[in-house]
Amino acid sequence: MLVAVAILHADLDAFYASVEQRDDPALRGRPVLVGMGVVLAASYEAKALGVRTPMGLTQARALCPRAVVVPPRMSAYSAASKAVFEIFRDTTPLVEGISIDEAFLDVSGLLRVSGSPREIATRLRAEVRARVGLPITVGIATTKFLAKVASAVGKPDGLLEVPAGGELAFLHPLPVERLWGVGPVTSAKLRERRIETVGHVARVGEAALVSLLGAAAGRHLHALAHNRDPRRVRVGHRRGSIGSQCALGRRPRPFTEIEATLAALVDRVTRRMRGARRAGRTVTLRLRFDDFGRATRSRSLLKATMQTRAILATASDLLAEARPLIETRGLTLVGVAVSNLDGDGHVQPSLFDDTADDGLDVAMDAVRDRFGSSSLTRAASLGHDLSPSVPILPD
DNA sequence: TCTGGGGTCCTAGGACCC
DNA sequence: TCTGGGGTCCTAGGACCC
Repeated sequence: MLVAVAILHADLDAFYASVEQRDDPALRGRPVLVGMGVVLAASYEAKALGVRTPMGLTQARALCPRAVVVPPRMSAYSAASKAVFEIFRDTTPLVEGISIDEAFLDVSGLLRVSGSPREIATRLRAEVRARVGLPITVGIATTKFLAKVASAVGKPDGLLEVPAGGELAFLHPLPVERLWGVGPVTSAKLRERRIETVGHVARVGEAALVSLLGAAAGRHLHALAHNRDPRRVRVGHRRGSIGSQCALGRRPRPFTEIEATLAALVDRVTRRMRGARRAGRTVTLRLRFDDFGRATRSRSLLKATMQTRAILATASDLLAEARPLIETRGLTLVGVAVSNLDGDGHVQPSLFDDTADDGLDVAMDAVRDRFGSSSLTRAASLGHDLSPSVPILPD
């Protein structure tokens, strides 16, 4: 007999805000905003008043003046996430993490051992509530995409199962924005042509969608609208890039300060690479300007590396080449990412040569060499960070 | 709606190879 | 000297996701 596919999408509700409400009873039942500068998470009490992420805190406060604003506590969220993922993996070994607060679970074929998907999901939600103290919504369906839609519709603190056979009846009345891959641009293109629901997308021919949106996006949307999603739950998927960035604000910065910031970012990235034992070949410099325009500059090395020195040298070259651009357009964000990461995580010993003494010290030496010690304060302040770099995907 | 930090995937042109 | 078709890699940009 064929085993029916059953996929759960489990998604913690207003994750950061819920952790804050869990840890401080005074916040329960009140609008809570987590963030500094922009809203990273809003409790449902705040969402009810129209707060969205990422929204400026000033604007969010205007919407709900009674809101409590708390700075993010990444280590608390990371610990909560780990505890919840343990419960996921107690439920089934087939867990695919998507981000710090959501995952797919394949529970096909667990009927005799663990009960129906609905029974499994009910138990999972109760466990997360009891062991970690957080609300979580679970969607159940026969495909990943539909399970994700179900959890979104079922929020907050809900459980929604799309019955086998009832998929299209559930899907087709929903607005196009529910389709995974429809953001502001695609939404506008579709609505311009009066394509407003998933059902409408399903009725438009694939060829028309391809000519409107491009080959991949057109085919992708056409398939999803018919609930065709053959993607399996993938275990042990590893990330493809490791990066870090830093918003600079609108105040003009001397070029040396930008160079120092870049050095600190490279240090942060290469330390994470060494922690994950992953070497990479392609260095990408990411820039954002006063007008919110963006640019990237990248360069591939001959060999993968995780050495601060090598990556910093490349990143600094890219920055120097972009200097005219930066000085005419005004820089508001600088970031660096390393991709083309080596595949198996088994790094050749020769690539490790620098692990013993590398890291912040080397980066700081480089900053001192290049820019003088006055740059150190700002660069060092990036060292102990707020970085929400909580790897859910194994590095 | 005046925007944080972490990512993914796709497109497209050019260089280069057979 | 001109011409194919097929493939890979590199780089830059864009859209999207949480």
